[in-house]
Amino acid sequence: MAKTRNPIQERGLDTKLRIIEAGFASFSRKGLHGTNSREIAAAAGVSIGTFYTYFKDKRQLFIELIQTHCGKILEVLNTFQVENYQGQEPREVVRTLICAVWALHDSVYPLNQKAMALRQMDPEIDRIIAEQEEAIMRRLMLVLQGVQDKLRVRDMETAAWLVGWIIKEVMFSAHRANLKADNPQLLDELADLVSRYLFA
Amino acid sequence: MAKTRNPIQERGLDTKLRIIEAGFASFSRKGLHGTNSREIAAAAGVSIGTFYTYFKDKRQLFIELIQTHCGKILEVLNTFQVENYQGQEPREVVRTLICAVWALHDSVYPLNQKAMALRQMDPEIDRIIAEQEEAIMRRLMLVLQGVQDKLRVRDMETAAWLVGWIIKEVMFSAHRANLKADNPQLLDELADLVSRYLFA
Amino acid sequence: MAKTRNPIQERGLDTKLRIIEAGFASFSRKGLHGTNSREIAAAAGVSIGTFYTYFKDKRQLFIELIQTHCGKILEVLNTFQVENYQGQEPREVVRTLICAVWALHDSVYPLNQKAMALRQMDPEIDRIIAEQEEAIMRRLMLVLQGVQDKLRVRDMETAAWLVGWIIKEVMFSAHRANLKADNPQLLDELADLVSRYLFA
Amino acid sequence: MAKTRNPIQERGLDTKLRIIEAGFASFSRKGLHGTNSREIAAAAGVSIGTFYTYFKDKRQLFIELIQTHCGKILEVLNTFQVENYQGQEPREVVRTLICAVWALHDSVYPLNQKAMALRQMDPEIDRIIAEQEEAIMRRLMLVLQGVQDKLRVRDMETAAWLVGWIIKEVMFSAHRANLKADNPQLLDELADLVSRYLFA
DNA sequence: TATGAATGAGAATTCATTCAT
DNA sequence: AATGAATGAATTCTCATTCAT
Repeated sequence: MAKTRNPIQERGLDTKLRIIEAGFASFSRKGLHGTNSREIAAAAGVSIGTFYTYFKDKRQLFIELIQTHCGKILEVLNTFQVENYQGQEPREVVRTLICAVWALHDSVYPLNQKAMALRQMDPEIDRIIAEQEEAIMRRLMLVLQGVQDKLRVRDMETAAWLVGWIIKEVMFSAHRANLKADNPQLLDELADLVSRYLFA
Repeated sequence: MAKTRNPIQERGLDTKLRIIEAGFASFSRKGLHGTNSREIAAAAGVSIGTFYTYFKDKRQLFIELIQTHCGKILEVLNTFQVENYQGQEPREVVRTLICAVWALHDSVYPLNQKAMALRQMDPEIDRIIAEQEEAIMRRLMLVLQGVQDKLRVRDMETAAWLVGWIIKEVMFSAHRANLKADNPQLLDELADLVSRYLFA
Repeated sequence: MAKTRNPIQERGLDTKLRIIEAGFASFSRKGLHGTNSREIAAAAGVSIGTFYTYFKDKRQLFIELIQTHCGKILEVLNTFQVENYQGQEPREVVRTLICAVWALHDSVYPLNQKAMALRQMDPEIDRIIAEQEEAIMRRLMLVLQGVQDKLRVRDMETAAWLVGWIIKEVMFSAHRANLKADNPQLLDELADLVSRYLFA
Repeated sequence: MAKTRNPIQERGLDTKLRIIEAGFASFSRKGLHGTNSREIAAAAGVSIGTFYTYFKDKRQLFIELIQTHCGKILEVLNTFQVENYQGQEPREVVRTLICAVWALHDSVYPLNQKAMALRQMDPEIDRIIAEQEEAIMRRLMLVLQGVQDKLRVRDMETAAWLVGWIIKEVMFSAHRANLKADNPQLLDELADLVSRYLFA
C-alpha cells in the first residue's frame, strides 16, 4: 500500500504546507537530530499521526527541504542573464550577482549549515548537496564562458568551483558574522575579491 | 558532584589520550549526535565508566577536541612570520601560507564542519568558534598591517575577515571536493584569488 | 519539552490509573529510590514509554501519590463533625476519631514513612508534607476551639500539633508493631492518652 | 581472608573514626542511597580504596552508625535512675526524662528518619531498629513497674510501647517543626501529656 | 596500609514510529 | 484523513566495588 499521501484535496495540500513550514523553522534552528517529529507536528497544528501520513519519516521532510531551499541559489544564478548586463563594468555585474544571492541567506544558510554536517553520514544528503554544488558550478562555467575573453584565470573549471564556494560559504559566514555587527562594506569587498580574481 | 578525573598516574594520562583519539575519529566521521559514548569508549579500549571518569559527557570531549583541532589554524598563522618572506612576490607568500593551512585539513575540516552546524544550538560551541575566528581575523589584521602600503583593499578589517573565511571555508570545501578528484591547480588559483584581491 | 499527557480518550485515563496503582504499590513497599520506573510500568502492564507519557519522571508520580494518600488523614478529620457527638463522653469521641484514622493506615503509612525520609533532601516533598501537617494542625485547632471550655491544656496550638503528631506518627508505629502481634488494647490506650491530656 | 580491617595501630583507628564521622554527616543529610561512597571517603580525607579497607560496603557503615546513634536513646533511659527522683512530682520526673532525650535529637533524628524508611526493604535494618525499640520498651516497663501503684493505665506493656513511641516519634516531629519556630512550651506540654496518661 | 584507575551492571529517559479508532 | 495512545530500542550516565600498584 502507498505509504505517504499525495494530497489531492485542498485541505490536504494546506496541511502538507503547514508541516513543511514548521519543519523548515525547526530544522533551520535545531537541525535534523535536534528537532523531534512531535514538535514539528505540534507547530504545524496537526497530530503526529498526520505528520506520518504526509512524510515517510523525519529525514524525508528534511531532504525535501534541502532540495527546495538549497536549490534556491541555483535558481538565482539561472535567473541571472549575463546578456542583460552587456556593457556594464564586470565588477558591477559581479556585485549585482552577489547581492542577489545575499538576499537568500535567511532561508538557505541555517538549513544548509545543518545539512553540510550530515554529508559524511548520509549518502543521500551528500548526493543532493553535491549535485546542487555541481549544478552551480556548471552554471557558473556557462557564465564564465560567456565572458571568456575577459578572464585571467588559469583554469576555468577550478575558477567556477572557487566562485561557487565563495558565494555559498564565505557569504554564509559573512552573513552570520554580520548578524552581530552589520558591515555595509562587505558586499563591496566581496565584489572586489571576485572581480579582481576573474578579470584583468 | 563527582568531578572528572585529573589523571595523576601515568596510566591515567595514557587512558585519557586514547579516549581523546577515539573521540576525534568518531566525532570527525559522525558528529556529536551521530556518535555515542559507548562506541568512543570501545574504540579507546576502555569501559564506559572510564569514559565518564575523564569527561563529564560526550559534549565535553567534543568541546575539548574543537578547541584543540580548530585552534590549529591559528597556530599555523602564528608560526607564519612575514619578515621571513621579505623581497618575495606577494603571491608566493600567499601561496606558501595557503599550503601551510591546506596541510591541516584532515585533522580540522571534518570536526569543524560538525561543530559549525551546532553553533546555533549550543552557545558554548558558538562562543569557542567565534573566538577562534576572531583570533584568526586579528592575526591576519597584523599581517596585513605589516604590508599596508602594498594593499589595495577598501577596509582592512573586512579584508581580514574575508581572507580568514576563505582560508577556513573555501579551502575546506575545496578539500572535500578534491578528495574525489585531486586538482593540483587549486592552490594556485586560491593564491591568485587572495593575492589579486589584496595587492595591486 | 514534550509535556506529560493529559489523557483525553478513556483508554488513556484507564492507563494512567493503572500506573498510579502500580506506583502506589511499589513506592509503598520499596520507596522512591528502591523502585525503578520499568517495574512500575511492568506492574501496570504498560511499556516504559507509556509511563513517561503520563509522568515526567518517577518522582512526579511519587509526589502525586503522597499528595493523594497522605492527604487522606485531613479528609478524615474534615469529615469528622464534633457536633454529631454532642453529649458523648470526650474519651469516646476521641476514640471514634482515632478509629477513623486507624483505618487509613495501610494506604497511608508505608508511603508516608518513605516520604518522611526524603524531606531533608527534597524541598518539594518537604513543602507538601509540611503543608499537610499544618492543615491537620489547623483543623485540630478548630475542633479544640469548639470544646475550649473543657480543655486543660496550657497552649492550644501546641496541643494541636502534639495531637496531630500522635495521630500520624504514634499510630503509624503502633500499626507497624501490630502487624506482628495484634494488640486490641492499643486503641483504648491511645484514646486514654489523648483524652486525659486534653480533658480534665 | 579477612575482608575489613580491625584497626590496631592508632593511625588506623583515627582513619576509621574519620570515615565514621564523614559517613554520619552524609547519611544524616542524604540517607543511604543519597550518599555515595566516594563522597564519604573524600569528606574523610581518604581514598575510596581505604574506605573499603575498613567497611565491607556502604550499607555496613550505615548499619554501624544506626547501631551507635539510635542506641543513644536507650543509653539515656538506662542512665536515668528512678530511685534518684524519690519524692518528686511524677510530672517533674517525666519532664526531666523528656529533656534528657530531647538533647539527643541532632545526632539521632536525621539518621533515624532515614533508617526508618529502609525497614521494610532491609531485614537487617528492620531487626536492628526493632531490637532497639524493644529494648526501650523493656526499659520503660521496668521503670513503670517501679511506680506500678501510682499508674492508671489498663495495660502496662501497651503503655510502655506508647511512651516509647512518643519519645521517639513525637519528639522527633516536634524537634523538626521547632527548627523553624522554637516553642518553649513544647516540653511542658509533652510532660503533661505523658504524666496525665500514666498517673492519676 | 593506602591509593585511585578501571569496571560494568543498572537505572533513567527520549523519541521515531505504528496502528487501532 | 486525522488522531493520539502506545511502544521499546537506544542512549546517556552513575556509582558501588575491585584490584594492580
